[in-house]
Amino acid sequence: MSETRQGTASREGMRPGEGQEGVVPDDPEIGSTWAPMPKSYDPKAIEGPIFSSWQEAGYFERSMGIEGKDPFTIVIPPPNVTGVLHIGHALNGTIQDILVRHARMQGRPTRWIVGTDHAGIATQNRVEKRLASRGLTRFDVGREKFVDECWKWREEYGGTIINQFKALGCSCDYADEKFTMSPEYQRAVRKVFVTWYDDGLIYRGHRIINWCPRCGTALSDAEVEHAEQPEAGHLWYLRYPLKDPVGEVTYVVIATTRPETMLGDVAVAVSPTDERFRKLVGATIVLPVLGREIPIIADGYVDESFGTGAVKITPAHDPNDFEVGLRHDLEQINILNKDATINANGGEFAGMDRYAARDAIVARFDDLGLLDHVEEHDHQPGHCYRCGTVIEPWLSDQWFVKMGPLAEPALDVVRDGRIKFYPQRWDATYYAWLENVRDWCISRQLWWGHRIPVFYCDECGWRGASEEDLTACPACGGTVRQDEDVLDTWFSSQMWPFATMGWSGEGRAHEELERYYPTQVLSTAPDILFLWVARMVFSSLYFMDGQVPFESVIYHPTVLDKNGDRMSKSRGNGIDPLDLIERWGTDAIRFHLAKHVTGAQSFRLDPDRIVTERNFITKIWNAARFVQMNLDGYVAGEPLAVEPVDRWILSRLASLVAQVDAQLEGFEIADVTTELYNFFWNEFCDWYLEFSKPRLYGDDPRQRLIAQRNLVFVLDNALRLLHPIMPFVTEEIWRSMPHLGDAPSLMVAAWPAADTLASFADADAEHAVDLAIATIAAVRSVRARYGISSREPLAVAVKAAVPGDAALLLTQTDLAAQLANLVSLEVTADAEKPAHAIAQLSGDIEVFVVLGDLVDFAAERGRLDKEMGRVRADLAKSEGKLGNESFVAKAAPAAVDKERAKHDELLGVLETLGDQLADLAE
RNA sequence: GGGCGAUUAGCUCAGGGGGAGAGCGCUUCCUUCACACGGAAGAGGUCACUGGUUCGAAACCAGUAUCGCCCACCA
Repeated sequence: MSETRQGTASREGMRPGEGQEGVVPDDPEIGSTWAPMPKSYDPKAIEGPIFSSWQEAGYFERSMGIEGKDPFTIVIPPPNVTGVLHIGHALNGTIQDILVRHARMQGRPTRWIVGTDHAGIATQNRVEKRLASRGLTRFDVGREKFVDECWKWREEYGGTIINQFKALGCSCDYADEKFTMSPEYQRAVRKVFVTWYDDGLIYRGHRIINWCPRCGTALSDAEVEHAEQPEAGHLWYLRYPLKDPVGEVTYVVIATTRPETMLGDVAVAVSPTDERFRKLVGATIVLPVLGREIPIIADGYVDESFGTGAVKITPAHDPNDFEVGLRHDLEQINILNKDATINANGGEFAGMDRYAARDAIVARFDDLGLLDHVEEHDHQPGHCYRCGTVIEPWLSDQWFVKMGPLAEPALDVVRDGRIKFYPQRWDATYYAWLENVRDWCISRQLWWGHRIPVFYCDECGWRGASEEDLTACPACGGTVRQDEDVLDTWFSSQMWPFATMGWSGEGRAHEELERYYPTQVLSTAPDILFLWVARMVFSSLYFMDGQVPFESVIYHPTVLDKNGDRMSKSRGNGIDPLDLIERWGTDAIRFHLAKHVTGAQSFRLDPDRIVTERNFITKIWNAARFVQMNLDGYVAGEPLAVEPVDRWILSRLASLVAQVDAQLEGFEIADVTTELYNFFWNEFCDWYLEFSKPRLYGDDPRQRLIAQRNLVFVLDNALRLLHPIMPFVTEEIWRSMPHLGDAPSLMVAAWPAADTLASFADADAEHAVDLAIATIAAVRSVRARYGISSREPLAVAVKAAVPGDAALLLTQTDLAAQLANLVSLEVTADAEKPAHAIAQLSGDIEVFVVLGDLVDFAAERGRLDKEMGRVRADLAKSEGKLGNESFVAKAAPAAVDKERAKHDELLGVLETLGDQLADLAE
């Protein structure tokens, strides 16, 4: 299967000089004659069939690659089964696919593991909503049937997002799709849980957690979001009367943002160093409304300068108060039900919603004359990251993971570079979080998820975690029951990199893991750095024999709308990647997105601007069409580095490949796009194609073949380089064109080899062509200035004074003359300006264009004056520098030399311009 | 309250201790047989502000301003 296929691709030769001279590739699949290409590229007609052909050929499945090459493995951040593709997925999918396709073409054993996350809360919410439409709640159908409903939901909708990744062209291993609730995955989750439980890292705790009243579950700290903007709220100042006056004092004023929690108050705390309250410590307060007697205590937690300096203490509903309560051995009075209505402890307020109770209690204080005053106060309460409901700090029994022992090693591997973050600045964020992280609350009061594998014996009180379901108590044989809660979805996500590779609980002892673990790269949005990335790191270190889960992490930018606003459902400003694909084609979107992978925090996406990439694709398409239209008489074979122009483009190609390799190595994806764009458009199309025309249309068969060979070769290589970013159009063109090697598809063709191409490096040829280009540009400039049609032939002389330049340029005169439409082109080191000519400086050469009586002396003088002004300014700056003793003494010698050279050059330019001006004087 | 990022051409953004870049837009010319989704020639910028380091700063450092992201138990 894929071994043969990949092996084939790997043996394919790209090396100059060892090809198949004189043989036309004959592939029955694509035909030995090249069907004419239509005039423009139609993504809609082409993407589907190409994708299917890749899939049928099995290219997406894990590839064995070439013996001795390092494997390349990526795990996709598993999208929620409930998800639909959003622009962030599209960006991340593009990044990963670029890296995977690149590695595959390099012949590395490659695999991109794909799958979905069961997404506990998100999925449960969807299914509950569906039940609600039938007038049912999950409690009506019961746990077992509800979970069935979730599976059914997954059957129906779980494939949606995966298919959308296919539309993006992502080359994942779809044949081996993973799911975080599959049986194997469930075993892995239980293994992890039981191990940590037995190792004392998982414990049951009675403490304040974040409670979402709408979802009815606890959340971890990382799942609580704070609003972008502080929300307008109030600070209520309430009077708490003393049981017995202390001196003149009859009450204490406390400030609170949540008056309803007074129902759970068990003390008032003041700072031990606060003189104002010194005499009150130990006194008793009669809690209004309820009449409960509570003490005034002193605790260092209180900040004298905030509010009134006195704080109500509600241990069951505030994490700080909880701590204070422990220190002072205070009662914990829970006043809320699971749905955030007031419970029986709230007396007459019982049954009211928390906010209704808030209003009612404030009103009651007002009636009693105990509402001191109210202030406006902005605050940022936590919100559920799934449904947006305001979180309630709530005292309950939950399962926790002890973070201390896990955090340390996870910090080390980033500190010592075993994992590298791109951009590196994310290190600091990662450190800050892990250094201060609190224990991880992992139990969720949901039904859809991994049920916590802890069993309780009600008869003897035994409790334990078990990988297998227990039917009888191991201690007394009595009946056991399993914990009702499920695990945090992120608890199962943390083992994604190894649980998807057949992990059995025995570290790396598994064929696949030994070969492919750790993965090479993880690409993700920075917003799940804590929720996911950090947790994968510590769990991998723990369970995979101290191995990191990945070597590099790419944190990609956030995609904003064209106005710079975050996309969100509520704003309605989301950009649907499928709409973009429909409008512009997949390749254009991918190239556009890739162009913005810069390491920046975010970028703005304006769909209209994708026109740039669409145009680029058209350019590529038509360049290929041009090559194809000129293949008459083509004989396949290696490139022919014969003329300077050939040596030039091959030399440019060699340096391009080296550059792109280096940039991909550092995940500088935006730079890759720029590099490829510039090469293809500004070098290959603008110049090499134009240089080729006279040779293709001329009557020298040798020249024609040379041009054909090199056009085919450079195009072939350019398509290979572009393929990871724009897989569809490159594949389509590649299949319609001759190319070296016998790979059946560009997707599995060999990546251009920088080391072998390096033999094409040719500084002389590059310089010779630069001179030709300078000549042509000068003539065009003169033509434009004088409105002379390019059809009108001109006579030109060039003075190439730099030693060697004249000889180099002389090798190029035919081409230059043809491209600039010249009747004559004379090149010497000391040419004199012919009569009735315009002198045009272009780089190091002076180009004399004979214009006859067209010459506009006044205009030329004006132009030269302006030009000389610019040069004089530069010269003055340069002279200033060189006249500065410190510069000459302290600057790097190379910088001084360079400045001197520049100075001399400017002087020369000024002199030349002066001569030109003098010549125009009459 | 703390941390991080951004501020460069009209717009969107690269770049980065020693002669300011791209795309789009704009001006002029060209429908020449790859491409008008194109070609050619041009115009356009005190690189946010203030200090500092340096022979030299748009780049490095500090501060300021504006915008943005993240973290945080000030009731």
